[in-house]
Amino acid sequence: MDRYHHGNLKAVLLKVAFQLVGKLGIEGFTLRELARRAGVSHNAPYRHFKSKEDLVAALAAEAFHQLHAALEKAAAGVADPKERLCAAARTYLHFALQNPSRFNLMFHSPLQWKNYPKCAAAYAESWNLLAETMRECQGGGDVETSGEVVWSTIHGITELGIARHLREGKVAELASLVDAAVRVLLDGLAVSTRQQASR
Amino acid sequence: MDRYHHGNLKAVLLKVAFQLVGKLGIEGFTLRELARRAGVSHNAPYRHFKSKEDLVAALAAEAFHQLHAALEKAAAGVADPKERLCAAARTYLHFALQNPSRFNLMFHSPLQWKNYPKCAAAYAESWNLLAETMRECQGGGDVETSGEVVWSTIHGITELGIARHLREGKVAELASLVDAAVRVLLDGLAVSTRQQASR
DNA sequence: TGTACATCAGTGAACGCGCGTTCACTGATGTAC
DNA sequence: TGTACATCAGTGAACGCGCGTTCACTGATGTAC
Repeated sequence: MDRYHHGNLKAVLLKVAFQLVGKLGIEGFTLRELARRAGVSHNAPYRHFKSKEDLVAALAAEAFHQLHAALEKAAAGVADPKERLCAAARTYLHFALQNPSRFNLMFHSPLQWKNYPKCAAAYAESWNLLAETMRECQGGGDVETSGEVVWSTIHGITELGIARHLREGKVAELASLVDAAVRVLLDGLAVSTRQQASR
Repeated sequence: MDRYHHGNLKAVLLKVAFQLVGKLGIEGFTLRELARRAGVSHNAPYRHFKSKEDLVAALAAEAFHQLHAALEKAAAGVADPKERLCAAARTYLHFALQNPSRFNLMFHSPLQWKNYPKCAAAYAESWNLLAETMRECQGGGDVETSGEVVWSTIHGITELGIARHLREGKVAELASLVDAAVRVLLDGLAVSTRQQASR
């Protein structure tokens, strides 16, 4: 592991960078400290990432993949689509609260996504999962707007929860708020569907 | 204005700081650049704020007051509470999109609110306005949870909109998403109320 | 199997930068008598 | 009304800091013959 040619440095850098962002926050994160912790000269990372921004983008993309994996795992065992939606929503919340810096990486890094299509693609994975679940909940039909509303609500609770502006940031209370929100949303969407049907 | 004793510096600093945060974002904002733009030595701000953080906190509190004022103004002329809620929600969105850095100041500055009770108090102003409107929408009853859900939804749309993760960040489209969301939420909440009544 | 050589993946020194904050100061203002 | 003096609100120099990035380099690895 202390070879000159490390062989593994890129992966190690990403792993350590996650820890570091978790510890210092995204604004406190520096390349030089990363190199230090990875036990490597401050220049070595440049072999693997062309700039700091580039590394942060890779981190964000990785974070989105992790989110998607967590959502899939949570949804896997649940047959009823509404329950599945709830489970996914709670997972979203927990994922964020468990490591807020990772969440900030995804949603509050100063990156332009259009410069980093991998981030956009990784985001889309999770969106598709949500859209699919919504489709099942509603028995088909348009899922664009309703999906956006649901995502926004979960996201909003999560953001405000992380910032401790909601229920003092307590996980259990926020989770039950998520449950309540999903229930209200599904009820409300059912009303819209009914109205459209009877029109 | 170019007197040695400025007489007005504190107010000028806050005003220029707003512009500067708008231009550079909260992470690009520096005391020294602020002083430069205010036409004053880099040390003068220390007469009025004991540290950079202190100034940022004052900025955040001011931003919350502005939000509250905007919400009150929007709500003022609208008699129907549901319409009033919609108007306030759209105002929240516009307020944020019009100057995202100001919004970041409020919700993504690294401040601990407990150290700055003025921020918390200024936040509460807007919350109370929302709670009151919700109370009218629901005809009384518990407004805690439903208010939190509504706030979170609006907030989530706003966050994702600013980040351009929703409808490419287009104002008009986001506004109509806000409308749709409020409608769904009110429908859903009505269902809950009905169920409780018939229990 | 041995060897020449290209390429890869590290190193360490250096550059230029601007920041937040502290210090000792000075000019302007307000007030007590 | 005049004056001595405290206080207020600025100034400019300096400190210490760590950053991202570039440069010229060197040690390790893989490959063609």
